[in-house]
Amino acid sequence: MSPVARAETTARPTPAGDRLGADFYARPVLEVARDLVGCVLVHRGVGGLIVETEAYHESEPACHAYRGPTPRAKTLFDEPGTAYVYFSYGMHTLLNAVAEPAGIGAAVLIRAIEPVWGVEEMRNRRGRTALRDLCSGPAKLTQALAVDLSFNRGSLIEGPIEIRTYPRPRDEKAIASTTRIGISNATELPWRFHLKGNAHISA
DNA sequence: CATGGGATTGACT
DNA sequence: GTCAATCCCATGC
Repeated sequence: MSPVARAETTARPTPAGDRLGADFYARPVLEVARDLVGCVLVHRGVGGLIVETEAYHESEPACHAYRGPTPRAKTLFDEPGTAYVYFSYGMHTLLNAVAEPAGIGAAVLIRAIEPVWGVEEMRNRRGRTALRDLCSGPAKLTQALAVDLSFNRGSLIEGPIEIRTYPRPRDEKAIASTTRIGISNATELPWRFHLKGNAHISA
C-alpha cells in the first residue's frame, strides 16, 4: 500500500526510521539539502515525506546569512539541526533546517512534503483543499503542521518537530536539481532539489 | 526613526 | 495570466 493510501485508512502510525542527528546536519548544505529529500518530517504525529528542498549558504546573496549574523539571521549560525523559522510577506512562516558546523550560516528550506500522517488534521488547519494543495509549498506545510515563529531556534534533533529517515530504498536518480524559486539574487545556482514527477512539489 | 522589500499564497480577470 | 495582503527586519538618514 502506498504511504498516502495508508494515511487515509490508518490512525497516525508512528513514522519508522531513525531520527536524524547532528552528524547529518553538520555537513555541506548541498549534501544535506539533497539527502533530506525522501525523509520524513512530522510535528506531533502530523506530517509526511519531504519532496522538495532548497539550500542556502552565507557565501551567496540569496541567503539571509549573507550579511552576517543580524538579529534575524543569527539562527543560521546556530548548531546544526536547529530550526530556522522566519516570517515572510507579512503572513507566512517558512521552516529551515540549519546545516554545516556551528558558526557557518547555512540552512535547508523545506519547500514541500507529500502528506502522509494526520491528513485530516492538516485539512482542518488548511481548509478544504485537494491533497496536492495541502503541503505543496513552504508556507502551506508550516500551516498544515502548525509550525509558527515560536519554533525558531528550537531543536530538530530533540524537539517536537522531527525529521527521520524513511525505511525504503531511495532512488538517487529520482532527485532532480534546479534553480531556486522566488529569489532575486544568485538565481543561477541549481540549489533546489525535488523528486521528479511528484505531485506534491510547489512548482 | 522612516522606509522598502520580501526564500508566498489565494483570489480574481 | 495579474495582483493584493500584511509585517518583520534590514537598511539608511
